[in-house]
Amino acid sequence: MTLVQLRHLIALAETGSFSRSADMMFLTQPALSRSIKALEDELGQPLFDRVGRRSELTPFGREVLHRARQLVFDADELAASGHQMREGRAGTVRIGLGSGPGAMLMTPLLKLMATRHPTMHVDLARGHTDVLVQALRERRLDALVIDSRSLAPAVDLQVVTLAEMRGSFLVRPGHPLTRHRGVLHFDTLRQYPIASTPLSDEVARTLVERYGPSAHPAECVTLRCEEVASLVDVARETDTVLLAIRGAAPDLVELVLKPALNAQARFGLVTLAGRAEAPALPIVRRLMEALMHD
Amino acid sequence: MTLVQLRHLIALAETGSFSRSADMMFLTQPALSRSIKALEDELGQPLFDRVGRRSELTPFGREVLHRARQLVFDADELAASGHQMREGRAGTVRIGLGSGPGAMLMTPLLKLMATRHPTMHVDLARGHTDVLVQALRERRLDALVIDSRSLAPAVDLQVVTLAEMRGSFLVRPGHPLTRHRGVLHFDTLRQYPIASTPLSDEVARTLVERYGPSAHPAECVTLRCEEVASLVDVARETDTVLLAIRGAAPDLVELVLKPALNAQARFGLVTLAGRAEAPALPIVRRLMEALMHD
DNA sequence: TAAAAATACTCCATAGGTATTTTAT
DNA sequence: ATAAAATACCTATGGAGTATTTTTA
Repeated sequence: MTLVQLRHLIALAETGSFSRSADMMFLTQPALSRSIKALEDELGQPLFDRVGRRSELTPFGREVLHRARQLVFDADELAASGHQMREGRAGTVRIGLGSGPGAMLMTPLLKLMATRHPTMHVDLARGHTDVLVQALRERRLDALVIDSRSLAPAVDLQVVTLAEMRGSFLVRPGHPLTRHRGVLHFDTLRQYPIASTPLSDEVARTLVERYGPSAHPAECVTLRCEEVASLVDVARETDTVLLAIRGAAPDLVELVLKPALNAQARFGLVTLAGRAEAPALPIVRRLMEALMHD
Repeated sequence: MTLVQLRHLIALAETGSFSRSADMMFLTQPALSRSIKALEDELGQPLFDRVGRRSELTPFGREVLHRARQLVFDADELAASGHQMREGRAGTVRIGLGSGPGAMLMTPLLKLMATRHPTMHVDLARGHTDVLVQALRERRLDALVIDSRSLAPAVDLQVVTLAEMRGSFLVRPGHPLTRHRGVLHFDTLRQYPIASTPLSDEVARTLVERYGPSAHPAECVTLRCEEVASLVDVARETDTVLLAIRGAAPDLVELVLKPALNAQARFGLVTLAGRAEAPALPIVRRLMEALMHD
């Protein structure tokens, strides 16, 4: 049994005439005749009653036709799925987000996928780098977006930097610290609540280097939450100081400290080296880049 | 894209090795290699990562594999459906029952199909001969079971007699009429309620011929109901006389009238001449014959 | 008698086999 | 160095075309 034979069956059922169906399928009448006969032989029963010059489906033919239509439709869908997936109209992408990128990207990415690619399936997982890397290696994820400095280099991992994100202290416009005269030190900040998402060891180290042991996030951060959007809201409506990536809250004001924070997050897209990437990954990559350059 | 190619994909996904899958499919390794490559070319993306001597599915391959499995499974089901239908394990039969056969056969046939062929679909329609014949001609039914004497002969209809059923007057054992002395006349019967299913004109004519105008069913039948089973129950538990086919109620007693009723129903299976019959029809025919010879 | 389907035959495209090269461990 | 996959080349089966016969309306 061949998909081609099933297509022939469908064509013949539609016209009821071997000659006309053959024309329609760009085939000669004898070829179609033999194709149908072969199918009937294989299925063990006639599909058509040759009643005079017309051919009509037998009851058996009716039942087979129905299933043949479904089968051929599914096959065509499958044949087209390659293009559809590349165009973001079908298929699944499974992305792991590190805590930093997760805080910043999860919600906006979901929103963007929902509006731009409503028919695509997106699986987002959030977790620590090592857990995500393991999932990637076991092919349970297609790609990761993590702070690439939290990643131990490995030959089987391919990392492409998506964006360098500058970390900074942000406050609402009109915040008392924006009116601060002279040099602004870290200790002055600590008079206010400090909010941040969970921070990487890398960032913690930078903070301690710049501002001393009391600047360790475990010590100085008073409001910690995985949802950066919530923290931004809090900073907008209270005197909280938000330690976050600059781009996460464009309407907040950046504080200039002495010494400068000068901390960076390097968001990278991690895939398995030497493996074909998921068809829809270029689309997701483009969306991520667009999100981070705002 | 070919069903064969999809089978190759499935095999390769299972072993992860071209050579071993090729063996499994009774194919040489180069043949499998080319088959997979052709499929990848058509779908526009690699299905497998050739990582050293192992081949692992790409994310795209995973998605295609899933749909390929479904497709191949459906195709195999379809290829097997011919046998399954002939064996009464799948498919649909659509039978029209005339009022006589309907009264006698509908429930027992459904019961028998439910127990003997639980996976088959059965559509039973009940109606008058002309309506059923029209449905048969329009291929909305596969066959009819009707009293063949109610059918005007036609070249496009093929009638096979299933059974000759003797009509008779039946009463419960111990009924007063069973103790009747001497010759039993129809008028004597009329002292009791007379029950029957709706009767054909043919039978009505016979009754009038034998017993006079007052024996016309419209006149003499006091309890009329399409369900013969209900009427049998009534006759069992009351003094009602049941006019029905002898075989419909083996535990009732047949009354011997003068003159004898001598009415027959000729139950026939009607199909369209020159058309292939439904694959499961032989099964249904056999069940019907079994039912009627009890 | 004319139109449509089936049959007989011929041919060729392609799936598959054999031999060999390339690649990766 | 070895085992596996890819490539090159060849073969053959089966699907398709042409010519013809059969069927039926």
